[in-house]
Amino acid sequence: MKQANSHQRTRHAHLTESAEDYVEAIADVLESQDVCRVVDLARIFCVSHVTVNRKLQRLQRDGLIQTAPYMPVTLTETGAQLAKTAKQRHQVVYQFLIDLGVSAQAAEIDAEGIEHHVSPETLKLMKAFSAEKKAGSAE
Amino acid sequence: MKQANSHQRTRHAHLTESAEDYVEAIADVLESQDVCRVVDLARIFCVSHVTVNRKLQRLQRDGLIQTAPYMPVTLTETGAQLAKTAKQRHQVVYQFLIDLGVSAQAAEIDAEGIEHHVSPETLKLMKAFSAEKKAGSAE
DNA sequence: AGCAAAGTGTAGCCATGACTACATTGAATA
DNA sequence: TATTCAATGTAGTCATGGCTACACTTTGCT
Repeated sequence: MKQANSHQRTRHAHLTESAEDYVEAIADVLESQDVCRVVDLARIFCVSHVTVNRKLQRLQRDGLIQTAPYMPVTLTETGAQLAKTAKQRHQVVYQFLIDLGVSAQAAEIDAEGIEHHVSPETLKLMKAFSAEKKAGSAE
Repeated sequence: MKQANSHQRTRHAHLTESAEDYVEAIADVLESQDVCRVVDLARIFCVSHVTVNRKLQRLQRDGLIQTAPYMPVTLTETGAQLAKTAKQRHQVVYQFLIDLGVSAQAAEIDAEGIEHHVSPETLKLMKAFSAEKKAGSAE
């Protein structure tokens, strides 16, 4: 039977996942070009620049990014750290789905939704699964 | 690189998942007792009865449930159908996590968050994984 | 220099999800 | 029957995430 706790945790995951998605996207952009701008994020998330703008205000308020009017966006130490762990988690989930046999296209979409709901325990097992798969194919 | 599309789909999943969670919970309650009331749902989701109430109004508006002031909640045909598929999906994901080696406790929480983000393709592969596991253990 | 276009910012709107505080209904029991 | 208490409903507030419309900077180009 469903435990109350699971719903609370799922809700909490929803609160953090948006922030993770953003810092992850910002990190991505900063890897492929010198600066990250509002339009880049608006394009990535398929939302208006207004939505991005307001989200960035909250991220700055929460100490994850640094920006100023009409200036590019950069990650703070905290933000960069969060982006890093989020990205690693994303990569593990994605690779796991691939190793399970999921197509690259579906894996990308599913990983995006799933990554924020995976416990450390499950993540470890996903990693192990991929490692085993790799070892098996190398035989 | 992250595709715009994946974020859109994830957003869409968030819209539907809340409704699925509710009809699923209602179906659960109706299986264990004769009627489903607001307090039952409030307890399950760990939210105030007000939150439940407003959500139920929207579910009724969307044709998933049937209710009236001070009366219990029932599922419409559509709602019952949605609950059924959501529940099956939940079960598949949960069993898959168990077969992967995840503890029952973590599996319950993770399944709750993951189930709404699993594509039909991935779901099929999860089912296959569990089936294989079962066949293997029966040897 | 000056203008046009792209990028940002702000105002104000809507939906959802969550809450507290207060009002009302219904049912059980004294 | 009357009262009390649990269950519901309603009002009003806040945060988040979306949007359009409009204003203001930057920047590039003539």
